[in-house]
Amino acid sequence: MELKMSVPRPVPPARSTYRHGDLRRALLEAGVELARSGGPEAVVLREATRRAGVVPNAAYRHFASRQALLQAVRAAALAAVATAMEAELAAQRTDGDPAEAARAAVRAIGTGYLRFAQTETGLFRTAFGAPVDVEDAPPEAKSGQSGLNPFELLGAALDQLVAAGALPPERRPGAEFLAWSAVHGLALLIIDGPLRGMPREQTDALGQQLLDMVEKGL
Amino acid sequence: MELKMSVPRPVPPARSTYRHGDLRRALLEAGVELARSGGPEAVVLREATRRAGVVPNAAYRHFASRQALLQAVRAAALAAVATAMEAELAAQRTDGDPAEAARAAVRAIGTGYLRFAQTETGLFRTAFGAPVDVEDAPPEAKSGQSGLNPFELLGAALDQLVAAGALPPERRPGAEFLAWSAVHGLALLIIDGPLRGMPREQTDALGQQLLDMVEKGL
DNA sequence: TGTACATCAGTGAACGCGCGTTCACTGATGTAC
DNA sequence: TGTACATCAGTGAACGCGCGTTCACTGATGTAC
Repeated sequence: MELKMSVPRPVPPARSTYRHGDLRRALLEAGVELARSGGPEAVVLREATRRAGVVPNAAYRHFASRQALLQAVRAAALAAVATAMEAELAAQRTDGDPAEAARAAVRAIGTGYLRFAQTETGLFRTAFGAPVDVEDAPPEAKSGQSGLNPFELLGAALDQLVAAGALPPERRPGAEFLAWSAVHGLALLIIDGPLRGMPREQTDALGQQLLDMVEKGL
Repeated sequence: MELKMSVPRPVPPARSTYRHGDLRRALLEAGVELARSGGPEAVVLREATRRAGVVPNAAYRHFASRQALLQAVRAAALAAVATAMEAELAAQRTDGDPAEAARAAVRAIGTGYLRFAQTETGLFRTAFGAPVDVEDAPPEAKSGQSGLNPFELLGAALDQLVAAGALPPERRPGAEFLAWSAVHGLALLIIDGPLRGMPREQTDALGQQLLDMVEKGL
């Protein structure tokens, strides 16, 4: 009962040269596009080569295996999350009170994370989803313009909180795991879990409630 | 570079009768076993029939499709989570103070959830993992001896908290989503995420910290 | 500036894989008379 | 109590699928002399 939808495929670029020019990049971009619309399982090597207008095995000049391509896509997805967080952070107005500013920063981090999960679900699942293979290491992706990954961005915001005196230093260790847990969990309940399909305003409200809880609870 | 490990297969039961007797149950149990050791993707119809000592298409007498089998396995996994929570709940001593008892109940729920995630990772991922197909409905699984699913168990504990005066009633709505988010997120960071491989005492400590945060933050 | 040659990006053809699923069947069971 | 027959659980054989990956190749590039 599997519907076979014949999506109109992007016409392969009809290369005139024998060499592609920048195949590695093209494959990576195709991979990211696949991940964007279908999550990590959708990153299919053959499809990436099709989109790049190249024969399947050509990929092996640039990636050792499908896993290697997926790894690169994962890193890119992680960078995208970081960028989204930084954007949210930048949108924050830093008025006077440093404690207030620090709290706002933490909230921005969380909000950016949740927003990304909802608007770029495929990439989000690619960045943070279960590793397909047990033995694939997490991608070492410094990312975003700050060069920090999402986890480090959160850490920085929490440090800011401590510096502003809004979080007792003895509560700092491990705090990123607690905050991350809460936000990550909500993101998954929304995109994959029982909250799927809940209207955006409601999930946003829930997100704010959650951030309240974290703020108070830390 | 894929290792092909030849796991010693459980010898099929060598049926003497033509009829199997209880194939549906056998397939379900095989499916659960597969999920236990490999998560939802490991629930492979052909493998289940192999283990039941039956030809592949025999499965179709009892399940309309692989999806249907997986759905049944999911329901069983959900029931197992509920049972684990109830066990943790039962282990709690109910001394005098009802507020204290209610708090202990909530913690027990959370602890049971986290413990299950760590000891039965495959089943946990099957119960709560991303749906393979967009259109598969969540399994309607009343479960455990109480007949409540994990979500309902949490709800009941929170109600108890309100009844004991330990949680203002106006904070009650949506509280299960917040608490669940936190615990669910931590579970995933531990089993799939950056906390993978962290020693058990540390994850347990983190779990308790997290429950502190939830308790205070709600 | 011109030619020889090493380099290596992309081609063409083919594999084996295990999966879910369909078809037409056969054998055992239990029910109606 | 005995027989005919409908029911339906399990069999046997086969499909098409798209995937990742390997092999031996060919064509364009750029570098050394």
